Amino acid sequence: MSEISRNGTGGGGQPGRIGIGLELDHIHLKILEVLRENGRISVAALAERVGISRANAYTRFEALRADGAIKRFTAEIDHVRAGLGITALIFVTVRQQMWKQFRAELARMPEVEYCAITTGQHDAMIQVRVADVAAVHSMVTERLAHIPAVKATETVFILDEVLKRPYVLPGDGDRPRTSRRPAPEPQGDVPLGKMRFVGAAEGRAALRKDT
Amino acid sequence: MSEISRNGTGGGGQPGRIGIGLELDHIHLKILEVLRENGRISVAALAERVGISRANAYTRFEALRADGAIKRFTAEIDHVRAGLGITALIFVTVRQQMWKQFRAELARMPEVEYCAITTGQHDAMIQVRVADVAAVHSMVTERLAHIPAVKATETVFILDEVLKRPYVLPGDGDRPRTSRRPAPEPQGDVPLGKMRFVGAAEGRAALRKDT
DNA sequence: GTTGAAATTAGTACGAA
DNA sequence: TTCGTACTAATTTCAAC
Repeated sequence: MSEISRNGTGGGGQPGRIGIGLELDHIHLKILEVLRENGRISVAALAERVGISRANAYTRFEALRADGAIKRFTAEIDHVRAGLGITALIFVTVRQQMWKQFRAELARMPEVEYCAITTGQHDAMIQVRVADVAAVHSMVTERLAHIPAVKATETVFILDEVLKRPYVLPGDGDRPRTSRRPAPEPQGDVPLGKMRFVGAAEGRAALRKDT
Repeated sequence: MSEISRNGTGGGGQPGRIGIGLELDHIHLKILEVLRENGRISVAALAERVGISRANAYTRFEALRADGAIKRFTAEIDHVRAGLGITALIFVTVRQQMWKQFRAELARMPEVEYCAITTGQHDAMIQVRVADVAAVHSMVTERLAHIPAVKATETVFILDEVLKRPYVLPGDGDRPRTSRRPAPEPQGDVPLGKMRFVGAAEGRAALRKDT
């Protein structure tokens, strides 16, 4: 249920094109903008805020849902109030060709909220929410360490979540998110040496799908 | 609007206690469980699925909202369909006592979906969604590098998002998420040496609040 | 793509268990 | 507290424009 679609993040992003489904115009984006702020708004109220008719709003709403642009509606819950006050990130190095097993084990860990495969020093990052720090420790040493696919882990704790946007959309803040090549100031006062881009570690190119 | 409440993640988690507001019983949790899967469900249908009366469902629903256990309702959007096919993590080292500035600058970057302050080698992790890899580059070198508070960055790309749960709740999978100390098998076949826990780097204890 | 009216459903209030 | 019912208000659907 929580297994989400492969999003092709590693492939080449085609700037202008919007997936393969319906073309999203600026009204579609505005609908998404309203909906990510208030997922329970009525379609009638949505229509008014977007500036279109009710019927049109229903049509577009359904289209966005059917197309998959809207994946689901969800409630954001306060983890602390829910009793899960500790959040940690665990960076995992996965043994080659054991990704399938790793994924399978992940699905069996309810405390994992998010898992992404990354380039860089580690292979995956998982975010867990638990009640106390001891639970993080037991999770890493008792659960993760028992997975043969896991070669090594590195755990850091989240001290504060500064920002969390429901979902980032293109055009937020009017600024086009494509690379505006202009680059007005070539690179005067920027200590570029301090900026590291970390590519895939070993030969992890073909690993995006399970092996 | 996206500035979320300090969640005290770094403090000591008190296992049994549920915040300071209302006590959440198992019915409250069940409501949250349904709501995080379908944020647009009607309260009538919610009542039925949870097994309580409509009136009761309305009362509890409002209580959860008022208490803050439910922070908001939102739509999950497919970033690829929305034209933001690239996701990256940027690990940032922040100059001491410039957190306030760093936070302020973050709020002005719409491509940032998430930012957390962490222990470990870096001070913060931010997740960005953009249209193409060039946008990541320009974001890091042109925007982040210009912030005096930013000492250094390290960028990795997300190749695939394996798992994304709307929100983790206690009791998911019946397993108590508190540390069950029993530890049946002391530590036989586990290569504990491979498991690293990374604490705060310098004297970053008091940095959870802006300085 | 829009408007308006009918049918359905949601939200509220209140008394009883 | 929780439930059940009746009442009111709103939303969704469907038709014609």
